[in-house]
Amino acid sequence: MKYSASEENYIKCIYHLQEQHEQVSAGMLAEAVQTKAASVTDMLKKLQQKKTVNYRPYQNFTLTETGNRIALDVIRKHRLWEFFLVDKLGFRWDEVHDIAEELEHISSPVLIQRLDNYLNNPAFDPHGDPIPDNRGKIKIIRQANLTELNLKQTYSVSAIKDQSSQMLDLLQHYGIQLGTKLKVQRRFEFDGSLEIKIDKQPVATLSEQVAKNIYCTL
Amino acid sequence: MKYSASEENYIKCIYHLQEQHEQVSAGMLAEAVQTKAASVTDMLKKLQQKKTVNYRPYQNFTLTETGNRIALDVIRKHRLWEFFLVDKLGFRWDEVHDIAEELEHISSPVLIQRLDNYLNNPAFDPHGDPIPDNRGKIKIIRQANLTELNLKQTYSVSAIKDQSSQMLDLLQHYGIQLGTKLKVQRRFEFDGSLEIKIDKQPVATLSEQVAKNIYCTL
DNA sequence: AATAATATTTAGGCGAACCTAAAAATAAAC
DNA sequence: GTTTATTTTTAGGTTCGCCTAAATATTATT
Repeated sequence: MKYSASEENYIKCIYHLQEQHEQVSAGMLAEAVQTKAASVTDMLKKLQQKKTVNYRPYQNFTLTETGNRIALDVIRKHRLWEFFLVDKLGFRWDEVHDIAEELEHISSPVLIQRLDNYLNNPAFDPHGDPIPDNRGKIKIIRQANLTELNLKQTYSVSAIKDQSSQMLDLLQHYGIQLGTKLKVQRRFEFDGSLEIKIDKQPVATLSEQVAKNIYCTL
Repeated sequence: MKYSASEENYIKCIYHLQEQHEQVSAGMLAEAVQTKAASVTDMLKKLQQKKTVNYRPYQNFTLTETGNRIALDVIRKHRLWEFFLVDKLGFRWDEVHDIAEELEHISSPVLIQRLDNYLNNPAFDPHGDPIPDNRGKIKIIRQANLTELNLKQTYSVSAIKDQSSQMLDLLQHYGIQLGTKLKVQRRFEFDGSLEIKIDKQPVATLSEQVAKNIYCTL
């Protein structure tokens, strides 16, 4: 079965919403795909006919197994292209999202397979998000938020949630990137800020707001 | 001004038709974009409003200066992606056209500029067609068809017109690719076939039909 | 449990890009 | 220079993805 770029987008967004919420509603999806609720209803009816979504009017909905597979395929393409853009073309991670958003809808399985090989089958994209393999399998790594780590133990940065240029800026200032080894020295109860030690660098303090966006492998 | 993928396609096709014919008609364009004449009329009116085409009802038409510029931009993207697919991902030239047809409509100037640099600013694509630079300038090489070359003089293959897999097959069999040095030993008047010598390989005979598709630098 | 607030769907419309069939203009043939 | 043949345009219709406004269902409040 063939899916338009627009359909793929809806499917991808439902997938991401399901990652974060128990229930997914039409309103949430409208917000996610930047459209109006009425348009979402139209699309849900279409996707239901294609059996990519389990949907009954006025109810919350879920992806079917095939819907899930399609979502993982789009996400795979998106993240492989992001990896390519950063690793081969030298983009910063905060520049690649919109371009990958277009590239992810190029419909050539053999292209993606070759791209994957060319990039040496990366398991994670430049933001630390896992790249599904060609069977839709995702490599899980146990990871925890900076705010939940044991004190005085060394961890490795594995993912960044906020991918804005402002965040990139801040991380660069502190010398933090994916793979950076760090240790939380102490946590201030007052504002939740953390004192961290990175490699041989001097001690730094991160606000809770920043810390909440950083994940480390366990 | 923004152009849809469909508009870009029409513009690109008009450009290519202008390369090969003095006059371009609606019927030719319909054939080229694989659509019906009525659709072409619709599009021509739209493109005229956008001032990318000089068009008067029932008359032949041409690209305006801006139309030309847009065509060169799309062609640049197409050929850079083809180069990428062959050079980096290892595709054969007869596999890349359809994929490049999709990739050429990705609308990020910075992406194309970086891709260009990554590929070392190639001046010709894998079929020997010139790649416009970011100002729309094309590197011209003087070239002639195999059937028109002086006898017993060595030339270098610079382009192949027919890009089918059958042609690729045949060329591979004869050991001919872009850059191959060859010499035409003699020409048979009867059927126009050519006896050619390639490097240290034994003499081969090419039909006129094949020879017509091979170009060499002068 | 009835009413008010919120979320979702229906109904009707719009623009893009295509289509077919009929009409009109141009080009060719006599 | 008519008439015929061909090409092109117009007219009207389709699908896709979106929209607004109105109707309806669900959920929350009292």
